[in-house]
Amino acid sequence: METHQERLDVMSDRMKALDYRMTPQRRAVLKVLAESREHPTVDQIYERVKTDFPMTSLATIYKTVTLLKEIGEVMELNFSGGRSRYDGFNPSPHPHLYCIRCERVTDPEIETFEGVSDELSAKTGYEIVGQRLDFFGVCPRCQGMARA
Amino acid sequence: METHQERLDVMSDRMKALDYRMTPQRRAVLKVLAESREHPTVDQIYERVKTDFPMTSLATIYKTVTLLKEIGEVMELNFSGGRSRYDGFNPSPHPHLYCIRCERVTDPEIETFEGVSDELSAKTGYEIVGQRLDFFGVCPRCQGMARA
DNA sequence: TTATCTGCAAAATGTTTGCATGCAC
DNA sequence: GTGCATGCAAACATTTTGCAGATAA
Repeated sequence: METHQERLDVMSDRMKALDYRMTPQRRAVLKVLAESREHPTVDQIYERVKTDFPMTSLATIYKTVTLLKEIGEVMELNFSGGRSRYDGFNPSPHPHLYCIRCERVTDPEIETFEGVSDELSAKTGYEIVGQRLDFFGVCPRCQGMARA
Repeated sequence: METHQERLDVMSDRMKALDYRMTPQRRAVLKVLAESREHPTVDQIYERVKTDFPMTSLATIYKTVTLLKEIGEVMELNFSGGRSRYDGFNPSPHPHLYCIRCERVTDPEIETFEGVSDELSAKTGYEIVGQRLDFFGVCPRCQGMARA
């Protein structure tokens, strides 16, 4: 498993290699994404970036995240409820565990289903490029609390 | 596997049992949902409902779909790109195959992973209530076409 | 120096809501 | 007859976009 610093360097190097400019704003967004394990929303990224770099605008967060998504350095997760979540620490497909009460997203430690993609490709003729396995439930913390 | 008519009856009976009123608009929405295998968007449901029942408003489609989702008779699928897809023919968890070019959604015939939920529950303490397994790829038809 | 990036504000998109009228029961 | 459902339009939330000025390389 990479450290946050290593992950930051990888993203940073990738952007430079593709001739994108490294601005303080982008640096701040990369840092938040590399350090976050909880799959933050754009708004949460914005709030954290502002503590380090208060001048940043929400539009820039959106533009940076969209760019990173396009070059495959960030994975976008769409759950019900409108706002997307982003994983910049581990942008490759892996299972997620979503709490339907507090909306926290965690990464459970179970194997993925690489073999299934091949089987599916052979059966359907699709060229499979990605997969998503998500589980929905109530986390231990929320089980101990009154229902909304 | 149920027929479309059986599925329509199940949804219809469920609504009546819960004391919801059966209006012509709702009947039309139920019909479209029960007959559709391609996981339509709200807009697509709206267009089809209008051919049978032109007076229906988009807001009513939203309200009906939201109601059906709440009582578990329709499953909502959030993919990247904003608009949600709905499965009223088979609202229980099952894998999906999403074409990233034409955005068509199909149901591949592979087994689900019921056992994994139990394992996950034991490991994490979550009370698992649902799961989603989606594959992303390019469908055979789109492979033969030029990239956008 | 110069093309790219930022920040602002406006626009676009998808969805929800308030309320007067209409209709299922 | 009563209360729930509809339809309209306005409100909302999130994300995207256009553009003038700023700045990384």
